[in-house]
Amino acid sequence: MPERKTPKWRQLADDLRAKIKSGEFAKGSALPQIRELAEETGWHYETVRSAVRALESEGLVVAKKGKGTFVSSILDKIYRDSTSRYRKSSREENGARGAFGAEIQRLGMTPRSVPTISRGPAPADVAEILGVAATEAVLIRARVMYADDTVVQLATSYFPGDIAFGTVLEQEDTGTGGSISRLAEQGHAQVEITEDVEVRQPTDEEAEALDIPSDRTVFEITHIARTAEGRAVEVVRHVAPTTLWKLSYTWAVDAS
Amino acid sequence: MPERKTPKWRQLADDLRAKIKSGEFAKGSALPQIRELAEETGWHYETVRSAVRALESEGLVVAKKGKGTFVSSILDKIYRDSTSRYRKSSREENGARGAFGAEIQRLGMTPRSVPTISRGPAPADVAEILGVAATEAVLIRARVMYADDTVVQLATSYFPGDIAFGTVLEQEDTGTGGSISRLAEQGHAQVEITEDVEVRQPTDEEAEALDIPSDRTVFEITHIARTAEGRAVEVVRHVAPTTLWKLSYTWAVDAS
DNA sequence: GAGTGGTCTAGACCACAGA
DNA sequence: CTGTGGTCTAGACCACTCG
Repeated sequence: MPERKTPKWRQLADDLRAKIKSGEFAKGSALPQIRELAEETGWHYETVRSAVRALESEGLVVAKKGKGTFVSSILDKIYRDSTSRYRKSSREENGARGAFGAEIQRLGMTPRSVPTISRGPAPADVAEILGVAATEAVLIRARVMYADDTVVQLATSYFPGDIAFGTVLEQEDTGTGGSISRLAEQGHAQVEITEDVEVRQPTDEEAEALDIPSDRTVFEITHIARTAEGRAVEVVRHVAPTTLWKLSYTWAVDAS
Repeated sequence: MPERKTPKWRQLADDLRAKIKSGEFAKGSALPQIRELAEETGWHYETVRSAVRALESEGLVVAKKGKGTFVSSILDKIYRDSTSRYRKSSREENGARGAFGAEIQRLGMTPRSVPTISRGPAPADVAEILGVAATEAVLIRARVMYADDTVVQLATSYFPGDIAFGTVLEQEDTGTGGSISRLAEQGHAQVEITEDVEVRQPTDEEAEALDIPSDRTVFEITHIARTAEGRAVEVVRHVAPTTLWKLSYTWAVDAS
């Protein structure tokens, strides 16, 4: 039987992982410094660093230059039920915090969302979905979403200008039921949702905003809401670390 | 303005990535050897190796001990429309190859599936979904799925023994429309599907079967099919490299 | 300036594949 | 046996944070 030898860096990674999962190294706390671990184990700095890098790409720790290596504050996954979160009842619960609020509160954490509203062109692929020119200005609601003080998701909504400019959608608070209810009131009720899910590496800006190393992977979820006429009235681009989320979709089978 | 310095390994990675995407290094071909690149650039072996490791975790190349470093044979993403692939029309097209076949053919590649059929206990969480004891034997159809000669997915279906043992589901070929049609004929029509999507690192066995380095990430899709009575009659566990797939879900919005 | 993680070089040796 | 990628050590220096 070919019993292969476990590299030192893997042994150390296994050891540290166990201590993190057992709680010996608490969430958010600092790991021993690399040079300290090197001295303890009697191994070289680079060997220890390989172990830390492995844990980093697993999402268990984040190393910060000049400061130290820290255990991630969220080790569980946030459950996002994509189908039910767009139901009216979900959107109106939790004091108008909606589905995102419920998802975070389920972890015993406090949700927070920081919106930035602007007008400008959408990314080319989004513009195409919305059926507008790539240069045409649309309404952009960019939200940075937190669980306690951890950024867990970047969500940017794009609305065609002709139905969104000058409406309450340009206010920070869109009221009970959010943008979906406001659009419905104006005759743009959403009846069908499509979500495309990809996994990729974050851009440098995203990595910084999400406070993750740039070799970690993120979900890129492109959420498209259409009216009965088939018009896309809202596109949301979600970017979120894959280590933090699990997604769930439910649909009825079409017999045809 | 803080303009930070680009590390050498990143410069090299950028350079190699460009050459791969332009086709200068063809799909499936060998990259120059690490020591060769080191000599060309005048940089140290470890520096070059860092660049290769970066490309590896991006899914562009796979390094094989003792053989060389090879450009991945599939650089595009395979599109999996999770909603339409379970429609009868999709399942019956392509000479009974079904949705998977269509997905692969869209890339101009040839689909192939190697099934292994057995009876045994399901993983604990799957057993719970199926409503059977963790020790109880179920029907297991494990499929290794290829595009040309590349393994692109491992899909393992679990069926409760009381409805699957002794039926055509224990044969390699389940006929036109596949297991879904066979179950429907026996009064177990599937009317609702749930898929849970997580991203994780592969086990050592999965990494080997999928021919990917163990620090690459994979989708773990748990597909649950239920009858009108709410009984789960089939659970499929998909494991597939995140670099190879994009997923799409479509559903009708429930107004309530 | 002291302390932290990150990069880089030099060079040795190990593990695996294949002729 | 040779060639490939992988691991490891020794030690220097860089980049960033914070007092």
